[in-house]
Amino acid sequence: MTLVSCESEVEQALRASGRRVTVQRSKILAAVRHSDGHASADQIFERVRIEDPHAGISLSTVYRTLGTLRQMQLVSELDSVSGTATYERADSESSHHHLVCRECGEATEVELPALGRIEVEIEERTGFEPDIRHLGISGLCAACRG
Amino acid sequence: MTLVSCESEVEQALRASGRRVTVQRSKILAAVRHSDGHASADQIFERVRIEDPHAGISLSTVYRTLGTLRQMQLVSELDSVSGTATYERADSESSHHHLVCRECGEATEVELPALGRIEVEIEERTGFEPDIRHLGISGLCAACRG
DNA sequence: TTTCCACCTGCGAATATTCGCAGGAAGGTC
DNA sequence: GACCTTCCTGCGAATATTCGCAGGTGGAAA
Repeated sequence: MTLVSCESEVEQALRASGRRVTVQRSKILAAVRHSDGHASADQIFERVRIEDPHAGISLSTVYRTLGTLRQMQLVSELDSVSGTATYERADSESSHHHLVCRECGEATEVELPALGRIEVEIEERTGFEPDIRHLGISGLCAACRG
Repeated sequence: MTLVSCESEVEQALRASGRRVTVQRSKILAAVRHSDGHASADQIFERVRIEDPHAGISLSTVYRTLGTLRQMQLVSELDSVSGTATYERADSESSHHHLVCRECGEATEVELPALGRIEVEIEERTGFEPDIRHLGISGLCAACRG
């Protein structure tokens, strides 16, 4: 039995796409995995430093790694009204959508299975492969409509 | 006949929501109106300065005004991959959606009438009033899927 | 027209995020 | 294990965007 069998799915995905599995990426991934809900780049950065003060990871790398993971659809980014983006795991099982209020900035989650049909429609009409899972929709929440 | 009849819809909307019609807002509005397609905050700022070098408008005000207009749903913001947001007029007639490629950053427009039903569904289920028009959907464009 | 107050603006500073470059490390190959 | 190529990282600088505050101005009321 080799150590390879212990590799996480994410690490396999990294290798599969020709990218490298680095110490920094592993730590950042762990931090994202252990953050429940949405975390900002800075919060993820702090979490990494707390769990391993000697890690010596830079904020740039956090941003870059999150960008990479987003391209791979392993995390999704949510732009908040406050001017700070947040990130969360994007596992294929948990498909949900975000409703972001343009007034108060509150973000709630909903599942919209009907979007699946839209996904197919877009793909057939344009050849564009949309990432419908984890879509962010802005609008006005019930409280702010009052 | 009063000068009031010359007011644009946008100015009326500003007043209606208790906001003020200021010189700066008018000029920024004009710049957005005359920019065909997507323009960044900085481009809008430059356009204002070119049309009126003595305007003395600050970039902060451009950002703030765009934020206000976005809240009023008079302009929509599109986050590009390049790290610079762009803005466009959001008139109620032209409802279209953006497909933004996460690989090359290219943004194309499509009309997706089916999203109207989703809009209703969200509103009925959650009380959230989504701004489905001008929604941005990320994914992979036909060219980058190769 | 004058007054008055809340809203708006400009400015500079604070944040958030991206970029460029020189050095470091992953992982394939021998 | 040594080597080599390419990708990745850290750092500091450049950009993008937001904030706080003191002063300016729109527009309602007197």
